[in-house]
Amino acid sequence: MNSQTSSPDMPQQPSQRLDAQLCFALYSTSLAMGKVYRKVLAPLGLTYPQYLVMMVLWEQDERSVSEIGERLWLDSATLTPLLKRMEAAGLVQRTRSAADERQVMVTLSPAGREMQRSAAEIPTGILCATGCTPEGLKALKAELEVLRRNLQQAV
Amino acid sequence: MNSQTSSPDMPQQPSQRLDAQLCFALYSTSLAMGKVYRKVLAPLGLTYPQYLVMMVLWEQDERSVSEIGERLWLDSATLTPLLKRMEAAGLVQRTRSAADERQVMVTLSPAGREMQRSAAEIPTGILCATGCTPEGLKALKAELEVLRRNLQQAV
DNA sequence: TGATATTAAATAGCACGCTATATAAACTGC
DNA sequence: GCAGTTTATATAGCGTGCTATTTAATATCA
Repeated sequence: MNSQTSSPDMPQQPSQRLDAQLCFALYSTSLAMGKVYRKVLAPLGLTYPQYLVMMVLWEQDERSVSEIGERLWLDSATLTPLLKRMEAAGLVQRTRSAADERQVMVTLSPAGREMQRSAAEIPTGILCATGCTPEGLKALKAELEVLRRNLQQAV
Repeated sequence: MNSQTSSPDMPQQPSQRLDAQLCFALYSTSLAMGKVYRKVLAPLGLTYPQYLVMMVLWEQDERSVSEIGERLWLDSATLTPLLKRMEAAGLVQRTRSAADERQVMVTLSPAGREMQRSAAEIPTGILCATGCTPEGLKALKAELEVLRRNLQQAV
């Protein structure tokens, strides 16, 4: 290990440190955010991915699984069981589309629509936990979106 | 829904949009990063969390489970099965500490130590996928670390 | 029109990260 | 010295996100 630091490979070490730390920062911050969301969303009985689905449907009700997936960058392997649990919890309904029977349409139940009201405080709680200003968050968001696009183009 | 946008609650809507998008940016970027790592680490047969453990051990061999956990913000519920799989793969060894038998010490196997060599190219591949400059990454990392600290203090 | 290719969702299997709990060892205070 | 408390790790159970594969429906092409 010490021989590594003094080897001709040393120029790579800073890159190794920096890179590892950046990715780790992303990973660990994401986990930390998840922890906050679990606490804040517990009263609603929602997990964060479920909350995302609800937001997509509140924005526009009745979407196919793949439409939801496109908005959230998730595929049906993740969404199908997730949506099934939400249906079991009485938040949504899943029905085969008559126009194209390969599609399953997801619609909000009355309880799911009503939940938007009690979910109104969620963003404030989260914003509070970030300890950031709206401007700071906006800038960070933009940077993350650039990074995400680059990463998605790399695979 | 339309009644919502024109309601007195409208001041909250921008916050709801911004907040949701920031957290979602973090979440989706983290997923995208994970996908890149899966591809880059596949030749080594490592998952990203396993790679993190290896980096911690390459930095300093022989650590207890909780030491590793402190470095990675992970607890034993996650680490124990993960380390068991790594032991089964011949990368590490796990032994009860004689000094304190509650502790399990994790040490690199010869193969685990040797793997550091072939892992040397990983950071370069990742850096390439981010499409960012080292300076840009450094700034983003710092911002994420501030956010992470704030989030961790909020729960 | 029928065969083939493509698509949407579901399922199988795995790894991970979390909360809750259990077990054994170490620590503390009387 | 002993009972009670705390600590380190392991286990149980759940939800999620991934790759790979399957099933049924739709689209395409000759």
